[in-house]
Amino acid sequence: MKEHDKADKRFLNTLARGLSVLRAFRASDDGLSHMELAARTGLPKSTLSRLAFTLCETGYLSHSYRNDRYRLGPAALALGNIATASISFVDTASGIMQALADKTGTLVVLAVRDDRKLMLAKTWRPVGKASIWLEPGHRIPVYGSSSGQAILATLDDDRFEATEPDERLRAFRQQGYAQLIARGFTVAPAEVRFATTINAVSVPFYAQEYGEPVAFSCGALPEVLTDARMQQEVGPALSTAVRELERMVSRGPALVRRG
Amino acid sequence: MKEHDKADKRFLNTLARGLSVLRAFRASDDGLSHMELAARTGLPKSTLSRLAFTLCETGYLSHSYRNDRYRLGPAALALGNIATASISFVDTASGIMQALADKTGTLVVLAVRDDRKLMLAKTWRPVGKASIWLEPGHRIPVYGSSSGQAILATLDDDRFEATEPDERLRAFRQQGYAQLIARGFTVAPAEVRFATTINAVSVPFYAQEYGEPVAFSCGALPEVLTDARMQQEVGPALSTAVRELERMVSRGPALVRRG
DNA sequence: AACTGAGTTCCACATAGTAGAACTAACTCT
DNA sequence: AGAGTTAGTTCTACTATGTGGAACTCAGTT
Repeated sequence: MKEHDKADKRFLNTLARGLSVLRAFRASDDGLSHMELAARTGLPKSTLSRLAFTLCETGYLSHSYRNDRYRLGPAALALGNIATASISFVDTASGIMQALADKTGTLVVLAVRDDRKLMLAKTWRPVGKASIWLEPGHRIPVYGSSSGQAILATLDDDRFEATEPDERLRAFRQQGYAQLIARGFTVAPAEVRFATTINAVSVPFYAQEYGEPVAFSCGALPEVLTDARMQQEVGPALSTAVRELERMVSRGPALVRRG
Repeated sequence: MKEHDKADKRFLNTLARGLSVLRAFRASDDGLSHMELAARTGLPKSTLSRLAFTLCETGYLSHSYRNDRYRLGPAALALGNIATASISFVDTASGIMQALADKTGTLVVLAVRDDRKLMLAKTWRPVGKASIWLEPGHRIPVYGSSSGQAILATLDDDRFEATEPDERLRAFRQQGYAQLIARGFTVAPAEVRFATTINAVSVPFYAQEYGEPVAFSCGALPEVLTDARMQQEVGPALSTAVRELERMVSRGPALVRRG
């Protein structure tokens, strides 16, 4: 039998499984063995063998022949560069966000809506300091994250309704909207935060290519990033950074786009 | 019947086809329609429909709902970032190579061996000037490219033999070796250059994670990058840049690694 | 030499993926 | 408006494709 992640006849299992192998890699991994991959993906080893073979053939995975570990291959690298290049603002944002990370000592992340969750598409770490909690590729919930709140608040009504929101989510969105108007950034209220070990502040950005908003966020441990700092220092700095980005790509703020 | 790209029983067609859809994207594309994708990949549209659906579901593709074009999705972005982060030298190289591109007015590329060809895993363009000929993801032949020559010259004998080289390739490699010893960079001899419209100079770099060398190259149109400039200015500058990179990641030069 | 553990190949089976055709929907052109 | 065109999705019948368990190989260990 199959684990029907998606019981849609259009859904191709083999492809999805292959992609799940790629997704098993984390930035901090120093290669993964066959077994580790099998464990992470939950796939039987024979199946994994064939998937890995194909991924290697196509350059998405590579086998450093000495040690028997797999790593992401040149095709994965190239794919990411192509994706970066074709999403115009990412390159521009890099300089700004890296500077912000350094200045504030927080981790800056770019969050994009992806199938009811948010995916951290890219992260910028302050150089020197280690704050390794969130990696690119990680998915966080929309509800309870400041990024989610920023994105929801600027998402147009049609798209928002398409997510079949419950009342809780509507209130969350509404509150984000109020925050953006009042201060230009969002901070998820402590009582709903999805992770109590992370404090974060977010600002939305309208991503032309996706036709919808994404969010930039600054996050750190609560002791590093206190509520006061979020409100008084980091939130305004992030807001300035995003406005700078908007200026550089000559595009208006996300907030006014909301229909 | 099938077009057996790889007539190996371990090769999974569906997965490879899905990946070929991702590979159809170029950095310069502003989204691709269903039809364009079908044309580029050569797949029947019904098949493509299912592949695209699955890729969207998994976040590797996104549909900006307004216009009906596909683009690479957040998962592709994230995958690239993970790949970048786990290949330690890429991030470090970025600063150095961007500066080099700006200084020399050439396109700097990172070429990685990938199944008998070289894949351009990343490129750095000089800001301002347009030199749009080679994009990340593009594949160039090993024979007749300066990158290929640099990589072959520093590739260990076992791996080299594993490519089942002909005499022509052996000579090409040997000549690259001689160039590296003499000057520290390679320039493919004019008579074998795979593209007459491109002049390029390359320096190898030992990529720890791949356990084999990759190459950094500077390329431009012959009128911009004359042979004289390659020899006297750009070659030495590239060589210096790579040595700087080696210093920063504290690793010896690729040449001495060749067994 | 027996044991272990990682990884690959084999194999019989059924289901997942295929391609063409039919269908739908959105645009043009008279 | 209605006929024609083009893009994209869904249907359908067929079988080649992918499946997972078991058998196998190959290195290290003790």
